[in-house]
Amino acid sequence: MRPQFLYEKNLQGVANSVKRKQEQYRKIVRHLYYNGAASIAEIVKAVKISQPLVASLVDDLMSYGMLLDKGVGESIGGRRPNLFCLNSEYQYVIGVDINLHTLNLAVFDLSNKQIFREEIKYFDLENSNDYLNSLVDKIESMISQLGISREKFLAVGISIPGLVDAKQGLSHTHLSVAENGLARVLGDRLGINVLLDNDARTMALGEKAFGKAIDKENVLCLNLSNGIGLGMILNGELHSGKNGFAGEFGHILIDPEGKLCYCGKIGCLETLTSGKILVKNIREAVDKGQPTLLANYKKENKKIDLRAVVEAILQGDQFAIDQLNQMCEYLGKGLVTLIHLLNPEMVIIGGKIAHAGKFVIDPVTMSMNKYAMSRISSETELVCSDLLDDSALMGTMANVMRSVLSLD
Amino acid sequence: MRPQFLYEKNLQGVANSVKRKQEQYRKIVRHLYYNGAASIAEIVKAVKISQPLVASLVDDLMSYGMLLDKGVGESIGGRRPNLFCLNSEYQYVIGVDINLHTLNLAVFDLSNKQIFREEIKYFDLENSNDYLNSLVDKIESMISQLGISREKFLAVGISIPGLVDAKQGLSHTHLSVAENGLARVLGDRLGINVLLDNDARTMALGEKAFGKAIDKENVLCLNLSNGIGLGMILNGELHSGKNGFAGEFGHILIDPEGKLCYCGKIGCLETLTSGKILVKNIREAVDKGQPTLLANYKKENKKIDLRAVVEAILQGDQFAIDQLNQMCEYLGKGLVTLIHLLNPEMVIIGGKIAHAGKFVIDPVTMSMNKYAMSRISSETELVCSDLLDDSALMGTMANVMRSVLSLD
DNA sequence: ATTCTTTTATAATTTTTTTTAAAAGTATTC
DNA sequence: GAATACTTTTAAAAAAAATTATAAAAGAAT
Repeated sequence: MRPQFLYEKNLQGVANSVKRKQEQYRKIVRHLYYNGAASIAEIVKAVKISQPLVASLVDDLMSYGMLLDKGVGESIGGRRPNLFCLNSEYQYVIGVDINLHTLNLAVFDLSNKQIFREEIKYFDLENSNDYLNSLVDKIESMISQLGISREKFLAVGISIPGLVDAKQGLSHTHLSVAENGLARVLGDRLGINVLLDNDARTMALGEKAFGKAIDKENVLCLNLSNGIGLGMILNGELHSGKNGFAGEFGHILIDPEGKLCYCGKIGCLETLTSGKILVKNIREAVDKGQPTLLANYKKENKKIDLRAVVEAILQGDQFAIDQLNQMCEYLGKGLVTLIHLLNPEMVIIGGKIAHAGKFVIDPVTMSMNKYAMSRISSETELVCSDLLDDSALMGTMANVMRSVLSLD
Repeated sequence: MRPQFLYEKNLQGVANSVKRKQEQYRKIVRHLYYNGAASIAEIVKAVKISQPLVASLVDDLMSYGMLLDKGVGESIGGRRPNLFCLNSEYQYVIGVDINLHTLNLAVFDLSNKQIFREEIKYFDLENSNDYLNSLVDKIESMISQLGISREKFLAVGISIPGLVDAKQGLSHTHLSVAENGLARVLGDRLGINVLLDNDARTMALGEKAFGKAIDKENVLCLNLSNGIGLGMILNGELHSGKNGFAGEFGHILIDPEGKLCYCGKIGCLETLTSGKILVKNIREAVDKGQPTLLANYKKENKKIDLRAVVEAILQGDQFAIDQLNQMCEYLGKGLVTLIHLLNPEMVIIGGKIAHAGKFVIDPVTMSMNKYAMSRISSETELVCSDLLDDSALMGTMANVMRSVLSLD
């Protein structure tokens, strides 16, 4: 059987029996992917297929090389079970995390291990065929470097900032040079299926699959870097809205008397809270002689960027902390709107600012206490991401596996 | 077979074969309920069960009296199909729409027809056992009046304002005298299963099942009466949040310099837009001698309430229209936040103010044009409800059927 | 009137499950 | 520490369920 069999859904002109068998295989693979090694008995309970049938399906998958016999496991008072697990080298997934100035690449095996990881700095995102070409080149060279045959790659998962229509595989904000849609163009050139989504949503998927949102049903993930992104898990599912435009948290109204936003509106959250503004404010203050650790950066001719600011905060820089606190007041205001509307069980802060840990969590919590109806907000936990810079990349893997292993 | 068989999910100690059969029956009933009469061939396609099996299942359901043979239907170029439909008198659903001052009761048959309907005015909602008793009395007298045996009632669906935890059957804001939870208390006393939800969410379910949200996946339903309620259909499912507190649209921040809200916060949307405020403002203006049709109400010693205001607007009363316009500006601001966050395909305005039709739609549209990013808002249709005062009641029926006929 | 479609019924086959039994342990008792 | 009773897992046989294939029925189109 071709490894791709999992991918082929809604097959037409194929007997129903074949589809049903595929679905059965998928259920088993799905359970092993999400829950790790399991015995026949455990699989039976999980997938609701009878034991003789599960045994025979597992046999099949073993003979295809997709499953491995892990030997006998611990008993709970009887015969020891035979454990089976996914052959993590049976297939691979390519993860591509596109940022404005950096490109992160990874190859995952079926145990979610990164068997390859590369961070390419100064890889500036621009809407040109040159960019597309070098993106493809980078991926191609990674593939040939690994020496894994193309058929072994289940899909390429891509995370990209801006407006994205995941269903159609379109990136509206960036790389619109890809005429037939970014997903299709890249897919055609690489000869591998491509799955696209917005960075904040990909992060949310990463958190749901591998981070703090595991087993949670209603979780909001903030991507706090230079801008503000929002990915939402609602009723256990990623919410993208009609066109994939959901999550424009940065452009909700916070201050009607505020500043003009680049989007044309007045008083958007992003005019008050964002990494960009934080850096800008601090740079201006440094120029005016504000005492802060970051002043040294300037003296040493190092760039004051968001990373530097967070570093200073972690070193206890009073001024930078104060600046962050001010932003968090506004951010909290915005979050309260979200919480009132969506009643999530958890809010996860990710992105570069998440490195600041309690220095973000505490002031945002304070702001929420002030502005939120406590009956609602007390049900919501506010935390920083564990995955941090890896969450989007991990999310691409989660997105691919979610898509491939989805039932129905 | 007992009619209640559809209701019994997650049965324990029952053979898998029985559960599977139940699921098959449910699929067929579900299709017939949602799509009306169908031939065996149509059912086969819809439920993905083979034709001989569907035929035998339909036979079974006919023998139980749940399905009726509707005779032959139109042909599309071959033998005419035998059509089957639900026996609409096989079971009934009781709908209860609790409002602050009015109680709406209905009994639905399986074709969604209201075979009984009663509007009880001046039935003021208060947190007392007296209220509970008279509620039960009203329902009981309706049942006995109809002369339908209790077993024939599939469930009671209830719509109630305020914070509701539908999963647990709890009403937090109103009727907290019901100690074990409103749903259980009423269920025990009536001897019929009770399904509870918040009024705005029930309306959303009504719109999704019977109104303008049919076939839409992401729809927001506003309940504009004295307060502001919000029910959300996201990814095709009702969104309730972790505790059922989602939808507190009235308490999102709109004006940081604004007035104190009764919730303790400053500048909530409800301090700027709500039927209550509208009426209050108009009353004050009338007292000050403002020329308006509503001034006559006062002279005639009639009460100026929301209904009167809407009537005046529909008669073209310039002042009332102007007051509504002002509110709609704020409402539009709030809606923009929703649209930016959730990217819905439609926003439906319901509640008493929905009777104003274009007098609400037009100013809100204008406000949205002003405050929203057009790329996103242009994907969202803004309409008034068709169901109007019936939407919550219809929603209770939809809620019951959704729950009973849900797969898995 | 004949051919073609579509629907329904029946028979044959396949798939899946239930049942039963065997295998391989653990826990307990003497 | 061996013997026995009890559990859990797996395998095989028997039974049931569901599907596919086929045929018949009923009407439409030509």
